Amino acid sequence: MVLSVLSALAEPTRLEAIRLLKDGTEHCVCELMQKLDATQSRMSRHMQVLKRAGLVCDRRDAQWVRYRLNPDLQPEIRAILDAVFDAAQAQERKAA
Amino acid sequence: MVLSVLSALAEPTRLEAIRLLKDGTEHCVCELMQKLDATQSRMSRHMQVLKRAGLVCDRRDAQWVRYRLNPDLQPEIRAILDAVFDAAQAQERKAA
DNA sequence: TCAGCATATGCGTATTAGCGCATGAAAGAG
DNA sequence: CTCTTTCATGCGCTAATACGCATATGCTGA
Repeated sequence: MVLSVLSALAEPTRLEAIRLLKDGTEHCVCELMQKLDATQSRMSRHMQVLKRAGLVCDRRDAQWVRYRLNPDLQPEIRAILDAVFDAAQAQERKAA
Repeated sequence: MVLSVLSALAEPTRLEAIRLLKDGTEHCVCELMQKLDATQSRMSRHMQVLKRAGLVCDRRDAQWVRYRLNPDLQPEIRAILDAVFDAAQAQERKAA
C-alpha cells in the first residue's frame, strides 16, 4: 500500500535507515542504532514499521538480525524511494 | 523539506486532493470537499497542511479560495508525486 | 547450564494528528 | 447594512504515534 509506505518514510530516523539500506547490503540493528544515534528499542520499533510497510525484510543470523531492503520491492515503490532520495539530495545541494 | 512532503502525502484525503489538483487547474474547497466526501473544516485543514508543505498554493477569488498545485514546485518534488501516483495506479491494476 | 550479547516487546506516558462543532472573517447580493 | 455563501480557525475530545524503561526471547560460547 502506497499510504503505508509514505507514512513509514515520513519519519527522519526511518528515512535515514532506508537510505543506509539502499546500498543493497544487510545491516544489523546495532549498526543502525549507532549510525542513526537511536536507542535500541527505538531503532527496533522503527524497523518493524518499515517491515510492516513491506520496505525491508530481516533475517536471523546468529545473535543478529540482519535487515535489508526488500529485494521483492515492486519497481513502482522503488521508484518512490529513488525520487525521495533524489529530492533530499537536491535539498542538500541547495543548502550548500 | 522532503519529510514534510511525505507526511503531507501520507493521509488518504490529502493524497486524493493532490491527485485532483494534479490536473493543473484550480479547485475550490467546496468542490474538493464534495468530491472527497469531507466536511468543510476537515477539508480546509487538510489543504492547510498541503500548503505548509509547499505542495499547493491558493488564491482568493470572490467568495472562493482556489487551490492549485504549486507551479513553482521543485522538479524533484514533482518527481515524487509522479512516482507516488504511478505506484498507486499500479496497485489498482494489480487489484483488478 | 549459565553468562552475555543482540533484538523484540509490554507498559506507561507524552506528544501529535485528526476530527466535529461552533464561530469568525471575507466577499458578493439585495 | 444585512443576509448568504465560502472558507479558516479556536476549542475540546479521541486516537494514534513515538519514546524510555524494564524485561523477555533467541542465540553463542564457556
